[in-house]
Amino acid sequence: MPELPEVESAARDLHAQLAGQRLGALARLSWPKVLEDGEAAFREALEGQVVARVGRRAKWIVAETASGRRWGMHLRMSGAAIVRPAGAPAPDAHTHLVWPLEDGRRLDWRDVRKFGRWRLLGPEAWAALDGAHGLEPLSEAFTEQALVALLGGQGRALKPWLLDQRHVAGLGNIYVDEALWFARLHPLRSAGSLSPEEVGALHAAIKGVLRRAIEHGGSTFRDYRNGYGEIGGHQDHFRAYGQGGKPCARCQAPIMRSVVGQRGTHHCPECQAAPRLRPR
DNA sequence: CATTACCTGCAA
DNA sequence: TTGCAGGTAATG
Repeated sequence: MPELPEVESAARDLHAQLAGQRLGALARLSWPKVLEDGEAAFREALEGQVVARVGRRAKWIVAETASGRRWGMHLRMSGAAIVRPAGAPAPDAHTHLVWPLEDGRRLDWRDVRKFGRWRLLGPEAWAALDGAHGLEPLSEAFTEQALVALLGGQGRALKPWLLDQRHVAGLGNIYVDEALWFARLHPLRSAGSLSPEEVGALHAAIKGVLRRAIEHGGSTFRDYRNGYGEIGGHQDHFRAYGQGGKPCARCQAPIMRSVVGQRGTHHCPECQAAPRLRPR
């Protein structure tokens, strides 16, 4: 799943379903690499503990027990954390973790591609994770001025700059393409070359597209599921991502697909003017 | 900055 | 059979 709106949706769903619930004994671990700190450490930290809250930092779901233990879950490309009701069908072959809950439900961790990870977050690990990520784009701290300051002097192309989690946390391939489309900025523009007006447009585009995507429960084009196992709805609102060859919603010119920084990239060649210098 | 690795499934 | 997919870390 992937990006901020999907992780935020999943975290909210997990909080609603898990807060106040006691975790039972880990009942299945079919891909041990999921647990970065090892099975024993996770059993010691979580078994028998009551979940106090579930939130998000960047693309990490961060949960905490009433006893003060914290852990993070990263879904990478295809992970999903889903609370199943009592009597739900048995977990399938892609479900690598099963935590029973005291009330008969269970928390499943499903991950087809097996890139997702769980990490215990003691004070040190939490500080490292937090420090490795930049501003939360939906926080008060992410102001237009903050974005101006971050972009200043940056020579990288806009798209790879925005994908770098140390600058702005939580954007990924979908929402960078979407935000650049709304801001009418070409993905290859130099990050430090934006006018104040363009930074303002980018700032508004990032906040706007993330907020709308969360309202729609995130995007699903393949694997993403929220905390109830349901798909998102924002994929029906894409303007650029995955729209190659289709008419631009603003000017009808065909959306162009290219590769920028090894990532499939989508933009409108009419609305999002190419940079003057150093194209391509 | 580019390439490779980590994994599996699916469409071309 | 090949290439590509929402992410990120590790290497040239």
